[in-house]
Amino acid sequence: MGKQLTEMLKGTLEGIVLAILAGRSAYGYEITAWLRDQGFSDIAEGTIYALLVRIEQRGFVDVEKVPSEKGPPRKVYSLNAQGREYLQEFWRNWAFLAERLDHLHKGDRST
Amino acid sequence: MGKQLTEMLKGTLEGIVLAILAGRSAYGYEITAWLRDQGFSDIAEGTIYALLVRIEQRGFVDVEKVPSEKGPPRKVYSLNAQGREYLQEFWRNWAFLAERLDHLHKGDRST
DNA sequence: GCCGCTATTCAGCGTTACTATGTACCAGTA
DNA sequence: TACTGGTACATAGTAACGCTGAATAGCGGC
Repeated sequence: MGKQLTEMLKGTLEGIVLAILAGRSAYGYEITAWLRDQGFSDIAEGTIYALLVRIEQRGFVDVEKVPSEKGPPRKVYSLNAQGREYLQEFWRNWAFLAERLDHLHKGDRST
Repeated sequence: MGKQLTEMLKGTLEGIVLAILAGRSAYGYEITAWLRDQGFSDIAEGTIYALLVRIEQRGFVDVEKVPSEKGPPRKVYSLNAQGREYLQEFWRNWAFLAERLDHLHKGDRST
């Protein structure tokens, strides 16, 4: 559902995940569950795992394998210094975009 | 510049253009210039034209060819009823996303 | 043994924005 | 006439991202 939202998520989903990891370390399955909880009901699991691989390869996160009592070992991700820097850039871009959109929305008589 | 912002624009740029057209009719060249004015300094012209073709094919806009005194004829786009509906859906999705991001940003100690 | 939950991975696809280039119309000027 | 520059639109090829769908694997309980 929501092809519009899917397209909007491009670029921002990465920021969302980094923001989550800025608060605390987490692993893929956990992040997916949390997102669903927050209303992102149809974010595919595969999407999150692919995203995590990406940010790991770019060096934004540190990874630790932790055994789980209920299944295969978890890959726990935590944001490092480089990731924090990148996240701040994300917030700057987001603020810029949100401000423009806000102006446009206010000036839109059709609402 | 700004690969991050480029990715973020996916999905939102369409909404931005529709929002502009909700205020008044406009043509491609004009929209591009306006966006550059608003700080979207590196949005390519080709991007806007491709986007306009897309929303025309989806039936969100009506098109009128208007002769120009300074060059080839302009294609003036105006938002129709279907486009207005789609724009409202866009605003709903945007509001949802913006609210989640806002929460995340506030809870982010690294800022 | 089999089902269900936890947990990760991957190939293939569609959509979007960018790059780069080309076309065309007109005015001014040398 | 030829050239330049601003206006205006179009398009082929590329990269990035999220989704679909399926596979793999560990563990507990019926």
